[in-house]
Amino acid sequence: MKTKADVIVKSSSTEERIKEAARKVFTQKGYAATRTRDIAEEAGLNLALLNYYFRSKEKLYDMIMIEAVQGFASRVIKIVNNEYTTFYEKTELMTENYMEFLIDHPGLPLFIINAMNDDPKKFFSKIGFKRPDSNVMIRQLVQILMEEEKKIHPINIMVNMMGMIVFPFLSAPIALKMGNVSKDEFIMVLEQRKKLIPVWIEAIIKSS
Amino acid sequence: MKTKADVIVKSSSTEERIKEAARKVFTQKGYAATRTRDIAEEAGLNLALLNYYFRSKEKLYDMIMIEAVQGFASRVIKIVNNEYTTFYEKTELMTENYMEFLIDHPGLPLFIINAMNDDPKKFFSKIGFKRPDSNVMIRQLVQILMEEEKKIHPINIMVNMMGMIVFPFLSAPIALKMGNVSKDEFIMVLEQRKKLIPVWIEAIIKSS
DNA sequence: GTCTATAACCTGATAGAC
DNA sequence: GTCTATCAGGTTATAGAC
Repeated sequence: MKTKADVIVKSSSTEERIKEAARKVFTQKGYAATRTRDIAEEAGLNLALLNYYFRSKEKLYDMIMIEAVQGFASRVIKIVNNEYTTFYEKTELMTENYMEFLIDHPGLPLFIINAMNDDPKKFFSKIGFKRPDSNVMIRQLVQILMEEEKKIHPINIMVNMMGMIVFPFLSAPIALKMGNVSKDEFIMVLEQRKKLIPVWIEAIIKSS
Repeated sequence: MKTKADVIVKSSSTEERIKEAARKVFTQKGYAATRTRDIAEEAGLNLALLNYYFRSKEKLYDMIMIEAVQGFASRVIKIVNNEYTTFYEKTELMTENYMEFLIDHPGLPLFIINAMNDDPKKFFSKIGFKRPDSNVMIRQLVQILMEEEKKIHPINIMVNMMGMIVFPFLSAPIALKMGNVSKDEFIMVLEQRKKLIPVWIEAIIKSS
């Protein structure tokens, strides 16, 4: 029988310690700039163990990257394909959900964007992404745009929503510098965004 | 006396050919992943020449990076600090100016964002960025927010504007894939954005 | 499973001929 | 200025002892 203590021990097993260190270093420095030695050191282990568990730097990276994307995607899929919420309810759910998540993982957006842009074809194949014919959220958006006789391309709305959520985490250094704000103040700015993004999306649609 | 032909020859001198190749490769793969050999090959030259002209990989990178940022910044500074245009005129000028520029240089945003996030302190010191006490555009924005009694932080407006302009170029692969659009169609989507971003910014301010 | 030592390879930079 | 050849150092991955 497994006790709770066993589970905790298991969850910080050597394998998991390596993955955790890899997540940290890869996210911070990107694939090319991280050395396997950095990861081993960060995990408090020896370099050879890394290859014992994961065979190669690339395989370890792939695993980290795929899990990062799936952690991201799993959140969105449930919200996006729910038939019982409206489009605007979905913007609220996505904003709330992602902003919370990203405040805890501020390096993830750039990590994923780099992985994606580095080699889009490989990226989408690795994460097993299949273009959906359509999803509920986009169908609802198209419906709204049609009813309100807006000619704007739905992509432009979706890009705005994702950008509003994600872009602050990409531009934080310059925003902090230009706005002359502290990190604590920046968190408050983000909290303000969380409430406003759904309002903004609606205003954008109405004004288009 | 220098003829026009001389100038053209001069502008594709060995030094300039190396820089052009470096721009292309660094922008595409980032600092760590590019090998000096890649740049030499791209320039149709051999590796030793690269060190003859630029002494090291890092010095070459710094030069490319600084010029990229300055090409970006020089455009904005003139617009942002003009006392004779309104805030909303500035949003139009910036959108128009940047979108055109980025359609021709779609890889630049990610290149600069990576350089900045990699080591913000070093980045700002290299490009010689000094925090301005304030700039005309932000002063005008603060004025508008005050008059309309909006409590929103001006950074959130500025981040939205920059994000609306830049984010499509970071998320192009996923936008193309999810929206099931071709590259030509995506250009049209961007053209549509160009007209709408200033309208959206105004709508965002009014709704905040 | 974990370690040390080392193999095999790659990369930035330079020496030296032309 | 431009090239080929090469060095010196670093990196991934593995062999082999424990």
